[in-house]
Amino acid sequence: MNKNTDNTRESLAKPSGNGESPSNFIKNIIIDDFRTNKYGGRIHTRFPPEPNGYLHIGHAKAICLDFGMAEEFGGKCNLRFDDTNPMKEDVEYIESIKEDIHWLGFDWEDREYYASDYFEQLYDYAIQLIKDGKAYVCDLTPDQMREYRGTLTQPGIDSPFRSRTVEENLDLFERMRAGEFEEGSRVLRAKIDMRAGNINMRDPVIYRIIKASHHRTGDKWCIYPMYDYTHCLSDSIERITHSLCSLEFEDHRPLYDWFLDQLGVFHPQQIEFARLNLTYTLMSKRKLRLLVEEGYVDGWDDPRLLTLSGLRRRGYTPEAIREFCDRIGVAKANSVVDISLLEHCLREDLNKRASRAMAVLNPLKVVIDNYPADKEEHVEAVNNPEDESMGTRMLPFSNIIYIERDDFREDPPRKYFRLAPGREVRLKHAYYITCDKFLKDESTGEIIELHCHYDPESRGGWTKDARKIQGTLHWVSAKHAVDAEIRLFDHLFTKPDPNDLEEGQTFKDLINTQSSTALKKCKIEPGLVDMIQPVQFLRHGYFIADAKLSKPEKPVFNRSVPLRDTWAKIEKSLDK
RNA sequence: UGGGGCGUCGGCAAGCGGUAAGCCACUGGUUUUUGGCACCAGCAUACGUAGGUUCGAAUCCUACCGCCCCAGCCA
Repeated sequence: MNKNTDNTRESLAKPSGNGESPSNFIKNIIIDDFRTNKYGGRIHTRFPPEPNGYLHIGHAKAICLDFGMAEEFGGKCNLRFDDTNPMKEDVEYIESIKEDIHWLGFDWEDREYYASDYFEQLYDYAIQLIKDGKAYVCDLTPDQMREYRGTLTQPGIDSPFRSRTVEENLDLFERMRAGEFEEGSRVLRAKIDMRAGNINMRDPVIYRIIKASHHRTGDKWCIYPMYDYTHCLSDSIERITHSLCSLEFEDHRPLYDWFLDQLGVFHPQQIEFARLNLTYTLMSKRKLRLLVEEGYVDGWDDPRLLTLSGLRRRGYTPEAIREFCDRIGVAKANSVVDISLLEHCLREDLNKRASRAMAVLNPLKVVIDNYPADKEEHVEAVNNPEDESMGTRMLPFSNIIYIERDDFREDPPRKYFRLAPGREVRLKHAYYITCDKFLKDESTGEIIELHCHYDPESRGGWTKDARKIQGTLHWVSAKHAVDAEIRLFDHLFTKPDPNDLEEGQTFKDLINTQSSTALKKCKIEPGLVDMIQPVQFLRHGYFIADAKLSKPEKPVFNRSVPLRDTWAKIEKSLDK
């Protein structure tokens, strides 16, 4: 069977099951459009960000959908910047947006467009509307316009300027462009219906005067088209077939249809879907910017932020994010996805790829009394038990090592099978040790150091008698260890829904002040040369060297996500 | 009280008239030189509610209830 010649109908009729993305209502529409040959077998989408902020995980959902659908059905996806408001936009954002999309693994090839590229065409369309008596220049102030607009339940009232002649409108609009009028003094409005139930249809503004220079068109224009007008026509100009957007634009669709129909131009199909929400975080661009600008976080790429640059710095992989976007699905119901699904996708990806290493975050000194002080040897350690091809490495061992403070208890609770007085444990890849005594600062209760003896017959971590050792600890040799800083992160907000506020609260009151912890006295195994790659610190989690702070002489690691911790659960249930 | 949407397991979400997929979370268990991973098992007699049509309804009809969005010269 030749799969390639057969894939128009049969395989398209099967939404899922080919190892491709799961079924969703948009995909079903597209399949149906192919079946009815709605656009001549063509699919063309676009991702249309406004360059006024950094992309976040919610945008990733849209990107995966826009680029993903095009890719899956053999079409194209444009990148188009919706840059119609020079007051809010900046080239800084354009660069970051392009970087993030590429990082996710999508490519718009040579189709990098800007709504501002269409300003001249858009102006001509406006002239056409005026000539057809479908648009007029209005001198109402913003306040007056609000009054005339009516309310949700009361119809609006016609503007006194609504009946200007075509000639007068043409003259005024041309003079608006020429810069004759003050900013905000006049607008061009569509002449639709001030009594419409849909407020978007009550003679919406389509052009306003803004005397600001634009990041691409400079000072060429002092009138700028509004988003509603620009967006649908830009889609039309680019011959977009499926214009995917979020739910709040659903009641703008009749307005888009109106513009398109009045002008008699190509008519894309808009389909709306629900935005992504995640527990313990915020997605609003406005609030994200506030967190950045007021210094609650360390820039747009703060590892606690779910911006794509933040996730990247945190150690998230594009693969994990795309897998996540596949699994959350696409629908019209507002919903909040559990952040643990995102974390799961990262663990799943990194488990296969990250090399293993040992790091002690809170070191406790252990002296192995029967191991010669002048001796050192190397033990072999596998780099990834999930992938033999990743090989092994040699780890130095000596009589003084560090283990995790939490791996020793003076009075071990039930089911605790780590180190305690008289207990034997395995040092991963090395030897069995038994705790003989411990030194304690009686005033603070702090354990100073442990004294143990090792079993020389247990080299490599096993013995001939095959005795059962339940606990396996990670460790580093004191004299070989490298000092490092390790940063741990937690949710940025204390409540699953940071928008769920009590009387007098703002979302800032819900910021988790414990969301970032820097451990500065960590000990990591030597030879972690390839610090660009994600690493699993055994029994801790997945980490990545911080792209900004880490130096070869002073490594800084970010914890991307902790490992599942069954013991923590057991211990918690023991408390009750 | 106008207009536009949405309601399927704790959280996402398939399903499109033939008798409730999957994933996350959670709970047991097996395995284990990571209390990780993997594996096995459990987890909606039920689809907002109430009626109706039908041999048969989450899917069709009617009414009701609940939630979300819209009154920027923002996008």
